[in-house]
Amino acid sequence: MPALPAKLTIGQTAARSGVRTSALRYYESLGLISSERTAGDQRRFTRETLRRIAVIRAAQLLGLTLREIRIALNELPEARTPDRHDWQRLSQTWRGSLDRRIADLQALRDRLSGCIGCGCLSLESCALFNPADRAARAGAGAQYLFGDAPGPDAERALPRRP
Amino acid sequence: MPALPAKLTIGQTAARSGVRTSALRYYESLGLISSERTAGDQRRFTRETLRRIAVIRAAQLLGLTLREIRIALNELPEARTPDRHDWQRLSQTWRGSLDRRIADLQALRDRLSGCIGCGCLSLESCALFNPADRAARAGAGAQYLFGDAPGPDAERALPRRP
DNA sequence: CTGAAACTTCAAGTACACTTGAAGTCAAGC
DNA sequence: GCTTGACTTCAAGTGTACTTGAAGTTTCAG
Repeated sequence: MPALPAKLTIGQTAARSGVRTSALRYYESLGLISSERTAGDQRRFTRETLRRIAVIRAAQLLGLTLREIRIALNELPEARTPDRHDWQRLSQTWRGSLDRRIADLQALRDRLSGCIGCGCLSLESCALFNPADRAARAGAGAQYLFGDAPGPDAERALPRRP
Repeated sequence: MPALPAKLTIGQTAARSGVRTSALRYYESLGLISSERTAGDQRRFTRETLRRIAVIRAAQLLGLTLREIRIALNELPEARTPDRHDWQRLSQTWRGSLDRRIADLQALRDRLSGCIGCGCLSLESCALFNPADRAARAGAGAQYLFGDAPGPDAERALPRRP
């Protein structure tokens, strides 16, 4: 197995990132990654792209859409691959939403634990269904576990999962 | 505001659950909820359905697809609305995946924290990109943060997010 | 130089979770 | 009894994130 060349074909990039070539082309079409082209118009990615892809996958895991990720990456000066400083800022931001997401899931777990005890036979007495808990938010995805009750018989849009 | 009637129209159910009527019809078409019909063929939901809907939303929050949720609910004897015992089993199962999901996110957060210190300039030295961490799974969604490196230049399917 | 594997584009397809719209029917208050 | 808002079905549309397939081109090991 030879050392990694400076420029990677899309297939090599796919193999090393665990992301399919079709997904890489899709990411490029969305402006999440970029490539140089050979004389024969084939893509060549730099190793930096591997980091960028890993950042993208990590961000997806946090519940961000590709659009949101692109915006986050493009907010970096000159839309470059994050350097040490940028990456620190990015990881701190994402750590924040990660913390929030974890806290929300823990809250849900705790409510669920209460329900394991109570059996949840009563819609009114169970914490999981208690209106006081209805606005329990779910981190980056910005989901409501249970919507607020709006005016009678009115429909309300729920934020969608990405 | 009068007391809740025994049978709820789809609009009342939507208002009280925070789920749109179109979503409720969709859920019913998937067999997640059921209803009686009036002489004029309009749906009437029981209050139990409100609990069932809340269970569905909670399960979605855990990352389950509607298909998976339907299967979980249908595994209950006679596909009935969960009673105390069923609900305890269900919430314990889901608590398990919730625990796993939280643990995975915490692991990701810890790796991210390490990277905040290191600046992640080196793809090789950073824990986030270290092959040893590549199989870090992500709970119910069964996602890989970074895929294993397969044979050279081979493509590999990644599990998709729902 | 050649042949196979890897690459190219582009359009269309897939899966999920809904929403929207058209065209028509039902329920309830006045 | 009539009007109005809520309901009905069904087909088609939306948004996200890709994947697949066709038809053709490039790269590179031998």
